[in-house]
Amino acid sequence: MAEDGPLKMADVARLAKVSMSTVSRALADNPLIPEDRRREIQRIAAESGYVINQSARSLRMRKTQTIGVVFPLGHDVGQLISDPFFIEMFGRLADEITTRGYQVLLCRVTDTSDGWLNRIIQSHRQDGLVIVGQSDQHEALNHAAASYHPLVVWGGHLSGQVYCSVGTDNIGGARRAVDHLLGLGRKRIAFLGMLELPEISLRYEGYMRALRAAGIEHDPALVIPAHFSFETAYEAARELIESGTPFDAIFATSDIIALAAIQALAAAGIDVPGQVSVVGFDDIAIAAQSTPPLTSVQQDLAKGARTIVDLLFKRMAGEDAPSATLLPKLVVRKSCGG
Amino acid sequence: MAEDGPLKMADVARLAKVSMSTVSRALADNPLIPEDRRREIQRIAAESGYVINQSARSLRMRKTQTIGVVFPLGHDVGQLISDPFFIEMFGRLADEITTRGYQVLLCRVTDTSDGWLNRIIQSHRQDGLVIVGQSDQHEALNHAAASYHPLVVWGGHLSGQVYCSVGTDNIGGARRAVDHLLGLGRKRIAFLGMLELPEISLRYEGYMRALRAAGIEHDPALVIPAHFSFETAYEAARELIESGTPFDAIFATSDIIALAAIQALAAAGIDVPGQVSVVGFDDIAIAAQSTPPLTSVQQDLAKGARTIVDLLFKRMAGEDAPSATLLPKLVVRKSCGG
DNA sequence: CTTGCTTTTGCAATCGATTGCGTTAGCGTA
DNA sequence: TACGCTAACGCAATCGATTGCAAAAGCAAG
Repeated sequence: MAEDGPLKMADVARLAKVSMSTVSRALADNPLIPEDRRREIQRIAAESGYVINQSARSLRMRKTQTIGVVFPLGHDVGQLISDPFFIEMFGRLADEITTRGYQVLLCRVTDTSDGWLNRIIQSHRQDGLVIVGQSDQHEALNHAAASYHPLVVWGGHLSGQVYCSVGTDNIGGARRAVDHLLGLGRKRIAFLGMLELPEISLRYEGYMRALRAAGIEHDPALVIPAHFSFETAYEAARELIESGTPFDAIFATSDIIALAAIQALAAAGIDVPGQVSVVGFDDIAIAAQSTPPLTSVQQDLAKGARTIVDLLFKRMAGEDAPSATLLPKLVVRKSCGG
Repeated sequence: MAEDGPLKMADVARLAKVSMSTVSRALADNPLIPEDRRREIQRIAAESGYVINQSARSLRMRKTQTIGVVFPLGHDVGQLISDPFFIEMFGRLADEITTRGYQVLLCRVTDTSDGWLNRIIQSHRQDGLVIVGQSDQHEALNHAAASYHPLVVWGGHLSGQVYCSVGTDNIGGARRAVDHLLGLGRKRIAFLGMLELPEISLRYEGYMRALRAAGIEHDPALVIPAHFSFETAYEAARELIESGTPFDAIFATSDIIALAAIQALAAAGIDVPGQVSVVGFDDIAIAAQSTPPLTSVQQDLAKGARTIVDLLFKRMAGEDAPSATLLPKLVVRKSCGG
């Protein structure tokens, strides 16, 4: 019961007066050991407080019972995991993974120098990988996926993509949001986001399609680069306002950007949604609670996480699992006046 | 450059025409190997895509470069990590830990049967542990801390506590919140929370002290058990309302409970803060954005996380680090009319 | 008491690194 | 050439489990 020195399997073997082989098999519920003896050995192990050393087990079995969840933040130095979207996604992934009896190992990657993904894979710390967001690492992912199968990426579905991904239909989601703004009579719709990121560029594609379908001329001055942090997004919005370029709506590629924009508009005395309609993307928890409540393209993270983990476990079992796309839903609230 | 079969150190040794010992030392930047040879071997390793197998390394070194972050959820079956408070705390801890070059291993513990903590500790999967919330496991923590030092707990400071903890001054925080309500002229203040949890019972203590100091008779009918999930909290608030027990304020022991209460009040046609003032605890991100914005006792999670990790690393280095208490701050917003 | 078969058990190799200790290489000096 | 000393290097044990294979034990039939 009360034990101090951490026992090893050999100690349990001694206690049970059998060999280590037998203890190992008994603890693994191997039917090679007769039922009653198995129970007996398990009892002795439990009572002595013995716990299998996972380092040793992992080495020998080449399995860690651990899933790595990776956040490549190369594109945005200093971005913290504390970002609401990442955090929420992580929580849901963690729930799905732990429910299946695996541990979750978090990797925040800021150094995306050559071979970063390979370094994670070959470290053998995990049996499978979830990459949250493609960042600007499409090529690296494609390359890694060629030889490493238990890997699923959250992000957009890109052309020429080898790896398995799960993500929202970015084009469709953006299209729906912009269509909604157009339906409200808005004509000069600003786009806030970083086109370098694949997912964002897909949203840009949806934005453009909506404009084209409505026969509206596209004004490049309305496309503003905006990072994901509140502060930089606020700056971007402020510059747009001060530039004097007329606009009557904003399609922000994340809720954080949208909230920052709303704040910047308020600071400039511009009424939302009176003068400018704002739509965000993600529908994070705060979106519904902000003032005014934010219209946003909802990504169903719970379902997304479940899908990711389902596919990952399939791949870990050797099956081949295809990419999946989730249908986004436009949640209309006050911020666009609709 | 392009390698498929995962190489081992022995392969690198062959490539470099030296022994494994030398490779191992070179990769560890051991000065026993002359500088230029070290560089050479490192270059060969990098170019061949070699990565140290962490399982093997952990076994031999008895170190994993990993910190375990544990959420004991025994008290509230089914509670997910997706809970905003946990999630935010986790994000900040993750930032602090990864910044120090360690990995983060998440453990969600729902089975708090005898020895659960020991099972985690002895698994040797991590070099140190952060336990987020005492749940109802005060005894287990005390017992484990007696022999396992690299362990820090987020939670209240309890009497007879052996383990190292970091947490808000719960009594003081609650006291301040209730004092504020009293200052607004409120006299019948309901308390919503689970007294079984140590932190909550400390907040109850603060609540009682405030009432006593104001010379107000305590009515047990105003103390309502409420779990941390929105749904159950909503139910609890609804029952309070329907019970007919008169009250003019609510001190909720978490923001989620407070938000649920506000919603229940709204559903019953009771005006906040007109008829009932509401104060929450934690000041999670949503608090500032809700309608009406929530007055709340702010726990500085960023600082809390930093402190936890600081203390943990001290303890891992063998130093003895004492518990720490953070000073909470009452953030006054509209929900209490102040 | 053998023989033949099945059920249990244990030996010893293995997973892939790290490291104490002894050996070799290299160089300067007599 | 011989000797001494240091700087480099490698052998082999080790971390704590798992498992293929062979040996032992148990048992029934001849």
